[in-house]
Amino acid sequence: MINARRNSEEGSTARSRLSRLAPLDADAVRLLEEAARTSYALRARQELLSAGSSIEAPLILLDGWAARARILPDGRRQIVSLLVPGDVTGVSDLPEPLSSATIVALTPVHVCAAPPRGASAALDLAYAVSRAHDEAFLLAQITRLGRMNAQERIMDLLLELRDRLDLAGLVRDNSFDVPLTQETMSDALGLTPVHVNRMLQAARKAGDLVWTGKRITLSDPARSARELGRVPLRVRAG
Amino acid sequence: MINARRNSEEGSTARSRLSRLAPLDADAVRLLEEAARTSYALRARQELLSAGSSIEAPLILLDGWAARARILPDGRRQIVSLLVPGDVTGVSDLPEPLSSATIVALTPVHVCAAPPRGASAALDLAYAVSRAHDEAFLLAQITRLGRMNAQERIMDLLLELRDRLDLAGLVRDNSFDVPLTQETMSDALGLTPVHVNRMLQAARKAGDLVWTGKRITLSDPARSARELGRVPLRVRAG
DNA sequence: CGCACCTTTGAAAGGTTTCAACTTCTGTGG
DNA sequence: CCACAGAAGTTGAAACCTTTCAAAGGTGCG
Repeated sequence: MINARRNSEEGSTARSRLSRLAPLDADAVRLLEEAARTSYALRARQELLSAGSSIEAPLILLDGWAARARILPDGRRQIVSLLVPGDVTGVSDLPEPLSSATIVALTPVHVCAAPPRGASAALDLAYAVSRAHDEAFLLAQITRLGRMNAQERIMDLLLELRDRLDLAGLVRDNSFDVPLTQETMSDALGLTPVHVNRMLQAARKAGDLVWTGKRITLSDPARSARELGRVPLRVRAG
Repeated sequence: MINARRNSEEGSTARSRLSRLAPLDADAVRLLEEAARTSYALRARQELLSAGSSIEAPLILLDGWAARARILPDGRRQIVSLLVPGDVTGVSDLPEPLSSATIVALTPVHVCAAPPRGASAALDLAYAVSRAHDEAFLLAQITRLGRMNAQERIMDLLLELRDRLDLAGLVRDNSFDVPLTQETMSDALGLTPVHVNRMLQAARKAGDLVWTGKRITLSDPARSARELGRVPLRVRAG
């Protein structure tokens, strides 16, 4: 289940994304490369971390997608946030923190333990920005679920993913890979898979997006963003 | 608008709550008392902090209720979280952090700047636990909005508030003050005020709760919690 | 080629919203 | 202490969005 890997390509997405959150010095890059050297692989549907279990160390998702989810006793599932390549999760100021949600791989993934805090000031700043982003994404998710209809939820989530993937350097010409099934999307959006399917068709017919295979192309993200009242994410002054 | 106050009673709720998150030593208590001495009052509907503005210092809500909210361009409002007496908000590891939501007083409130981090190890631990709680509440809010129906949302929120108020020593015999209008609840629950009203009546008829004036009494919180699959909040091991 | 998984479709039921009016509270001023 | 105004709570009927259930197409991979 845990396969140590030696692929130096692995960490590049994480480095790319983190360096856009805060400038990384040579020291930070070295720490990241070292961490990536002991990455391991998980298959889709495997759990990276289960709710209530203790968080040994922050994780970096080097490759692939994952989801933080909560399950209700009757089986209903809510994805509270999606993790895309380069994301860091599990950073806490608490000694012996416990996970408040289950993290499950949505695709085959490669993960590694993140360098601990305190080892690099540049990295610590990147972690702080990353955490602030994560909180902003949670607030955005709440607003989506509470006050948007199905069409708005879908487009708003895709725009968020676009922005996030852009930070990792994974967007080209408004198109990007989204390896989510409609069922997974429905768990993230608080909808049924059937309804996601119908609204996605409506969005395609309206010319808002093209979705072929795993790749999405947004026709006019700027316009869509304006219509939804999305504003650029800023978490610190200056 | 800002009235310095000299009421030594003020900080007691905050002390009480924080000390249940982590044991406070004499030093921490002194810092809290000092901070509470320069509290100020705001009327209901006034903003404590507006979205996008910079967070000068963490805030302690000494008294009264507030809400963190996001407003959509067409006026729809989503309350992302409620702040109850004793809550701390705005703790960040970021230099010059910006607020990602507007904080508005729901009742007349007294707030003060929290002692800065680094001044007391005990207090820092309390802040860390408080932050972990806040994150768990956001996840709970997401699950409520995404996967619960109106009745479940209402009861689940009330149970969460009960637990939180309990930490501040504000629950007696399963009853506690909830100074929320049905409209405010609807903004927190992603529903219309009309529907909140109807579902509240249903809950009363079903004997699940009594709500007179501003005071709520839950008939059988343990049973309700079980039915909703709520589990005790734990954010750290040991 | 066949099984598993994902997407698509239809029709009916259901939960929630909308709109508009009415009633009950609560606090303030006469 | 009562009258009044504004805020909050309540009610009804119809429209609307989303879900449910069930089944039929696609697609990819061993």
